[in-house]
Amino acid sequence: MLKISRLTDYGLLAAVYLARRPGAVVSAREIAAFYHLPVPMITKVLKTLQQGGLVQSHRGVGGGYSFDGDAEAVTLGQLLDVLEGPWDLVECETTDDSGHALCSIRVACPSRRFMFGINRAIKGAFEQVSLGDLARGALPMPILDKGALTARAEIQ
Amino acid sequence: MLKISRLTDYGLLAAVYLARRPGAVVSAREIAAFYHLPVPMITKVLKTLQQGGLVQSHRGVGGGYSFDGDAEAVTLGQLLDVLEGPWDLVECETTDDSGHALCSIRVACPSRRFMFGINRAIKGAFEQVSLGDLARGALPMPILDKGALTARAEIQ
DNA sequence: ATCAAAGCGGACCGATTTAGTACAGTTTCG
DNA sequence: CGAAACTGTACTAAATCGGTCCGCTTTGAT
Repeated sequence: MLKISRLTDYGLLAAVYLARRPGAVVSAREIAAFYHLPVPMITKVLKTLQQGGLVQSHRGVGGGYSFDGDAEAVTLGQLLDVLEGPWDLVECETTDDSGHALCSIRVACPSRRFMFGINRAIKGAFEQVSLGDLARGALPMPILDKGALTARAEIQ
Repeated sequence: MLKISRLTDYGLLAAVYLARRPGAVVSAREIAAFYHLPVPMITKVLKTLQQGGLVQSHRGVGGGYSFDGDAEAVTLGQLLDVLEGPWDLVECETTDDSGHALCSIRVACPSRRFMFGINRAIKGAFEQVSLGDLARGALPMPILDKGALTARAEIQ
């Protein structure tokens, strides 16, 4: 399926919640309660976000998480990278531990060409939406214009 | 993960193979052999494509599958719809059998707004690539222009 | 008429991923 | 000291995915 995991979705919600109150220290409980989601789930994604350097954690009583950075400087692409890890639409290019390609057909594969183009387009779309956009709710809706870019058709 | 299933990828490969030889009846074995993929996998996706009306099947000796339509009229979006079934980046909007929303927070959910915008953008991208593009290998690489379309930010 | 090639419709299984839970730490404030 | 809160890890149950296998039907050739 072409969808993000629920955990990643939770992570985006948590990030938006924090970004809407910049600098404020908010407990995982509060966020979980707001979205009616199980607390352990929220703590899990907040930890991930913290490890990715996107939010800050504050331990001890009265602790929690906070977003101290610039919401405009954080992109949806960064969030997804941290939450989902590296991903690709197809795995043609991925290699195993020995550096050997997992896909046996490689050069003959017509899928590589265009799938990685689409891949890149989608990642580009994610890079153009900032956390600030998400927090504001009104997002600049990216569209894809086919005609305009036939120029960059020759990727790799 | 944000990726298409391998089966779907096989389906695209098969469709491209057929589209490159319009009208020709090709056996699943031939396609499987060409891509070095297991025959049952290819037959499975070809069946799916046939049920979706995207390719035609020919039974009996000398039978196989063929693509008889106009490759320019078939979009990548259609292919993915048939191969992956209906999909959405997030499942906020999906309802159960009784029409009740699966997502408990719904209106309060900040995710809906932008995720469905992204969703739509990606689907739009898929609609702008035709099977003919795929078959030719040279694809018009769609990009996403943020600035140009703030106008349609207010979706639903 | 018979046989073999080929598609059709399932069922099935093992491996992986996902969603969610649990629990034993550790830090910090009052 | 004790409670609130994050940290880290482990675990299970369910769903999905990739792949295989079977018996059936259609059809062309001998």
